[in-house]
Amino acid sequence: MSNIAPVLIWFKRDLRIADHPALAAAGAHVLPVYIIEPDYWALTDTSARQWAFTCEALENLRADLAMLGQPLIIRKGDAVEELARLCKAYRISQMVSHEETGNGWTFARDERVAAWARAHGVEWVELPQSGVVRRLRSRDGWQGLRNRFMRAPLAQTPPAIAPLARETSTLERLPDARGLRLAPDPCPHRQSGGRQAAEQALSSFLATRGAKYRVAMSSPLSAERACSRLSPYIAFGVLSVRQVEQARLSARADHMGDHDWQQSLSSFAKRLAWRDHFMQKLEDEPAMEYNCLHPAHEGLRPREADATRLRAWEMGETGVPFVDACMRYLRATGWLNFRMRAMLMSFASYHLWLDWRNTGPILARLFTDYEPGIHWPQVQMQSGTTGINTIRIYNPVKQGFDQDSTGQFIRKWVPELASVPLQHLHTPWTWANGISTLRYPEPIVDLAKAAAAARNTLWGLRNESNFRQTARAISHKHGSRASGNDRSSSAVIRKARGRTPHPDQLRLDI
DNA sequence: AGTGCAGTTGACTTT
DNA sequence: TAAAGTCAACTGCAC
Repeated sequence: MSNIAPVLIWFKRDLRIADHPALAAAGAHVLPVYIIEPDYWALTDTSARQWAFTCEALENLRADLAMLGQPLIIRKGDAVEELARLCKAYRISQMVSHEETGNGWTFARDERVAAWARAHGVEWVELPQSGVVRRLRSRDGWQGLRNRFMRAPLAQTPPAIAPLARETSTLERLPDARGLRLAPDPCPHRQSGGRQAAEQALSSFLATRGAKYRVAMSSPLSAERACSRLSPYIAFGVLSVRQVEQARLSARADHMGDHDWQQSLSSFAKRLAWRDHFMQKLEDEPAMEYNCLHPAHEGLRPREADATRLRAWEMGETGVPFVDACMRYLRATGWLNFRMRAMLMSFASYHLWLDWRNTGPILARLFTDYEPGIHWPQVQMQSGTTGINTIRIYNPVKQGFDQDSTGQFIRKWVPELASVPLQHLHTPWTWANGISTLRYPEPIVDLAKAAAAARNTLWGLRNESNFRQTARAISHKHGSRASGNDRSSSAVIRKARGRTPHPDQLRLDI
């Protein structure tokens, strides 16, 4: 017991006690707080599956902090009002939390909190918990800053924290989805949010599951097991990226001499780095959630979505088997491998010609691991609206042949097609005998025609006079400085020797 | 055994 | 993290 005014630790998307720089910095007298913000959970990019995951993480964090000496205080309401109440009651003058690269709403909320703190003499310290750099002036040298952060020792967990001098009210029972007015969102195969589940995923991935990561991540059949499945834990901070990166390094030593493992772990390292790289984009340009990065794409697609197309895509009823299988799998699990996420977005943006601002929130809600800083830059990239990435229009039939050659995935997730012979499974509209007997729709668009139309429109736009000039400026601000991120070194050498005197900025992979 | 040729493969370019 | 097209080199095979 103590009369020293505690430091308020505001837990946000950092629901852990290990490698928690804010907890490490706060000392032994702390008031650990989490605020359930109903206005946040009313947004179009949040969902009941994310809330359910959060609840599991919160219960774990509450118990872990209790073990240290003082359980988590959970409040529900507006962040400024709740923080003001607690700071007044405990005469708090110092608050610590982690920098958050969130969506526009949390960005504005943090500005309100900062303004309130300034006005009331409360010092609010925000610390980084990933490689994202706040107020970054230039992308030059960013990779080095990130690497330094990743190699630094983990933040020490205090052996104990002092119990509060007096009781304060906390929500014993977390509200359920209905209590937060969240729409029903069944997700029977959602990953569990607790710390033990996170640690289990991490250790099983690095010990066994990840052996074939590099080759197995592309197909939704093998990816479910071979991918790390750490994304929701990192998104909500149950694990820090740095913990994962350092565990990866130690696994690399354990698997010394095993070629597959070395390839897989190096591939995994790149994904972890891309994570921060993309989050840095939204950190630097929060408007990416609302506006096309390259403004020439504004007005290209109808801003008001075609309701029939949007609904068919959202429900996995487009009549294109592999697309529908992937969407239904995502709905049921809250997760999908990266390549198939890209295909879903590509299909919506190119074949269905839907605006990413209509489809982006739907995917955000379906992803248990929704991370705004990755989501919006990715959504724009897969829609071709950044202007600095080459147009990648996925052919969902080819992807189906490549990633689900046996049809096992389609048959499982689109059971209407279970009886279709493999020869016609990926294109049931070619099955003359049986298509009319199926309870499965014709494709909602002509795949070849739709892709060609999108391709012509976008490449036409790119050939207009001012497009490249704007693209160069965007690339300078956001483009990766890494050379050959996705190229073999021989390709880089060949390119360097070739006739091209300067790298084509338009093809820089960001 | 060498030649001609259809079909395949891979590197590279275009959209 | 794409797909489709082009082109030249290569392969297998018939004669």
